[in-house]
Amino acid sequence: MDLDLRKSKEREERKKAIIKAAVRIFSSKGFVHTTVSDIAQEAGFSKSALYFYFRKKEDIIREILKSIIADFRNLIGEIELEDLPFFDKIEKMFNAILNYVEFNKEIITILYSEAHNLYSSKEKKFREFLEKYRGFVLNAIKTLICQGIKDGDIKDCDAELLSNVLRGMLASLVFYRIEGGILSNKECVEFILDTLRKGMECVKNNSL
Amino acid sequence: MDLDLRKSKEREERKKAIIKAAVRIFSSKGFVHTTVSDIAQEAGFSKSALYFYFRKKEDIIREILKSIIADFRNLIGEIELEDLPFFDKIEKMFNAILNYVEFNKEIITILYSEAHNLYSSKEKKFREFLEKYRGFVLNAIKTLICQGIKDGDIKDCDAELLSNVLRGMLASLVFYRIEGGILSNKECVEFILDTLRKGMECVKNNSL
DNA sequence: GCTATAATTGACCAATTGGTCGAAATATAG
DNA sequence: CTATATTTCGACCAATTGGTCAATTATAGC
Repeated sequence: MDLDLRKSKEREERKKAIIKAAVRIFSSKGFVHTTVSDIAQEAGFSKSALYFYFRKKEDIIREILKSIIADFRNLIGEIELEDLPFFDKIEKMFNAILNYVEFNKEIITILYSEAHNLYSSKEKKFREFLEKYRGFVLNAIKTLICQGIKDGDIKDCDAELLSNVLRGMLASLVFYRIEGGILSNKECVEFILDTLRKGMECVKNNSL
Repeated sequence: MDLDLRKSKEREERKKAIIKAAVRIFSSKGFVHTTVSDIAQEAGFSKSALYFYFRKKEDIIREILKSIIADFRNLIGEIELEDLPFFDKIEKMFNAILNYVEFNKEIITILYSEAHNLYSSKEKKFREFLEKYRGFVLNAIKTLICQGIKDGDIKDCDAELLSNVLRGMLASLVFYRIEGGILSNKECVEFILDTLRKGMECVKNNSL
């Protein structure tokens, strides 16, 4: 029926509104210190109403984190497949992520503060979920590096270490962005990657 | 009197024992999810006994964080004063911190998970305390960079950005160490800094 | 209207937990 | 062995909060 469709859409809308409210609160107070009532108030519902849409408090943040992962997967997934030299892919990836960060600061704040809190839940499943997430970007980078070495884009090195370093550099830019650094994303990425390229003795070939 | 001295020493000992226990628990469960009873049990006391040594739960972690800051201050402070070129100072600093990390993994775990949790307390003072801490290493690095630029050790660049990047790289090594990477601290630091040096077109002059 | 279903709510429960307090235990001193 | 000070503890309190539920209200079809 047409009605059921509209209804389920409305329900979905309200769920999204709640999540938006939750994002605001979580990013400012952190998961543990946010009460369900906080979220309810921010969303303009009663606490009980929230429990009509979510079975548990955890389900809310889980949905948020899930969507972040999905976003990242989309951002990164495409790039991995492209036929570009190593540094160009990395550059694209960094730019994509930083662009995302710029327009999703609250979400990123949640990500960074909760990813460490593997213990916020007594539920094993949630912990596993977080663990899975944690290695996500790191793995993507590592894959690119291994590919890059194989392709001869960069010279042989410890992929484990280098991927950590690259992620660290990316994280530093994320911080820089969130804390309100004045340089643009592009400038930052360029600075970092040009330095790295030179440091690793890779010639820049303008295929971008 | 000799007695009072001994007593206050014993008391200090017991306080330290409690803190050690707290470090263990905090690093594995995080501050918020650690109950005072947990710590008491781990330390072999009753909960009430803990409150004889600490006025509040927060005081415990505050003491822990304070001691970390003190440690870092010591590690870094000395190096800042030395008369060495930029990259050598950075190298010393990285090595010192990584060495510290290697033998204080639990403490570092606490640091990394709680530093984000600026909201774990309703107390303004505690938040301020954490904020102050947060910029600590970053500031030290920034100082070194500005000095390095002035001395002509490195060419002019955005100190804000570069300090962020360096901290990010340091953090990546910390992670690498904690997660059990196989390369030694020295190897990691050398790899990173050699690359960076080359990238920034700085000749290595072996003054170390 | 009347009925059924979906949505919303306030009141309430049960568990957790930081922190208190007075009593008990233990050590110390004279 | 008694008096005093220190340390430890068990019992308890008060506040918070995730989650439940019966009751109420809005919505739509007949």
